[in-house]
Amino acid sequence: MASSTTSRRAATLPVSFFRRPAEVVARDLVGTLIISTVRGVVTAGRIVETEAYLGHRDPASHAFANRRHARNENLYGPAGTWYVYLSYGMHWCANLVCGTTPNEGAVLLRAVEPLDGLPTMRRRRGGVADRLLASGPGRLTQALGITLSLDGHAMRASSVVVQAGRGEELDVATSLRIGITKAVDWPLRFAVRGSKWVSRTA
DNA sequence: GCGCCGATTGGCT
DNA sequence: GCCAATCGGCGCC
Repeated sequence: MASSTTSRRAATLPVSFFRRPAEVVARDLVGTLIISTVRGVVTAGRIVETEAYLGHRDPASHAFANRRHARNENLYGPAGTWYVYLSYGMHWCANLVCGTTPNEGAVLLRAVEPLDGLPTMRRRRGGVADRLLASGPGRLTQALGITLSLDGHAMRASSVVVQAGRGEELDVATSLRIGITKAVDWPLRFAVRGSKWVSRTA
């Protein structure tokens, strides 16, 4: 069972939350809670940074122009599907599929503020400073124990769920996406302004 | 088949 | 700030 901070109420986000444009979902995911349960071990935190990718119309998307491959197959799945891929041959990155048509878009999770299971996260991350536990797309998957085994699963029925936040006022800043070389001027990155848990300031 | 590049990270200069 | 690690996709021969 979940402990302390995140347990209150299990308001897992409905599929309808994801049946909207990726940039809208990306903005609204900031402030929500992500809870991972791996072999009974719970780690959780608050999503503080995301990026939207606009599917077949986005040159930076893995499925631009509807190029279809084994790796990106799940970008064509229904809203609320996990899309997990290997970045630079060594880091897992986690996305949630959005929209109402195949390959319409997805949201990359870029940073999480750790709330529960800190000892587990520290062990998985090799004892780095807490600020670096989940402040990056590759770091947060490692801290939460996310791997390719999550790829293609429906979020609501998977080992990693996203719940509604606490409804508090959040100052969400919009900025340019990070680490890409195509469509670099599209303002599709969303982050809690001033948060020390985001991947970097830009 | 071969070489280059990437939605990254961490270690070193 | 620079660069290696590591591997699937892609372009090109």
